[in-house]
Amino acid sequence: MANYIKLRARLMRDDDIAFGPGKAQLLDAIESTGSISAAAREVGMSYRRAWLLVDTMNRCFREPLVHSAPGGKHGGGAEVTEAGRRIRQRYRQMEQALRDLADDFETSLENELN
Amino acid sequence: MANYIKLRARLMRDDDIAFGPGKAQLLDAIESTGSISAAAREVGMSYRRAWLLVDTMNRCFREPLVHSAPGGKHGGGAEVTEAGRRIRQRYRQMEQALRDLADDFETSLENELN
DNA sequence: TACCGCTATATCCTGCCATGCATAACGAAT
DNA sequence: ATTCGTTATGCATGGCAGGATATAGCGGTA
Repeated sequence: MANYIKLRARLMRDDDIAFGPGKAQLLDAIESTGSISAAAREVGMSYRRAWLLVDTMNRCFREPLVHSAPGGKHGGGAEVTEAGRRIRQRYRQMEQALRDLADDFETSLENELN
Repeated sequence: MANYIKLRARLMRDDDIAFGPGKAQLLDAIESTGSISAAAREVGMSYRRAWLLVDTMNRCFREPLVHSAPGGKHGGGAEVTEAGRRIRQRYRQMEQALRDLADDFETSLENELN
């Protein structure tokens, strides 16, 4: 596909991103791996970055989206909370609406583009 | 406003942004000032950046969105073409739809946010 | 008790991108 | 001919976001 609409929806709170595409993806990876560091490896970002994203998320919302505990391979780790799943679901729904909008816009411009 | 949804819609073509919020704003400024450099000053970006944006726009679409000619205060300058106004209008329309979507999403999360 | 892999955090490093500066040519007016 | 404010383009510098690295403490397992 040579040309397409790229949409990104970010939930801003003051100056930091409360939720966005990267955080949604990270949430998925945390859910499937059970740890922040493994999720970071899976997604291909540094642990530092992943931890910062989680921290920002948790600070921006009333309830944390990720619950984490120190400790080794068995015992510690991180999990997505109920609030996390709820918010992610809402985000996914709006993402879908966004894609529909994008398709409309794209077809309305298809004869103008190179 | 402490928390709000920030949406940006970019029309991508390969790896560069054919159209987006910055380019829409720049187009307005070019229309009102009649030159790229004056528009850059008005918007608060460097001339180089403004010129690059215009160049990208013009390369991505069939017809140029901005027509420019060298030469001094009287004679040279830049103007928004008919195609430019057409595309910008389409973009504005979709931006409005985007804002409506954002409002819905925001209210659906208002009790979760800090 | 030793080990492993995780959370959490501070500090340092580096690569990239935008900005700013420099330059050349142009076109109209005076 | 001179001046002014453009377009158009290249180059170098600097700032900063993010990655890499180091360290400390934790919680299970074997």
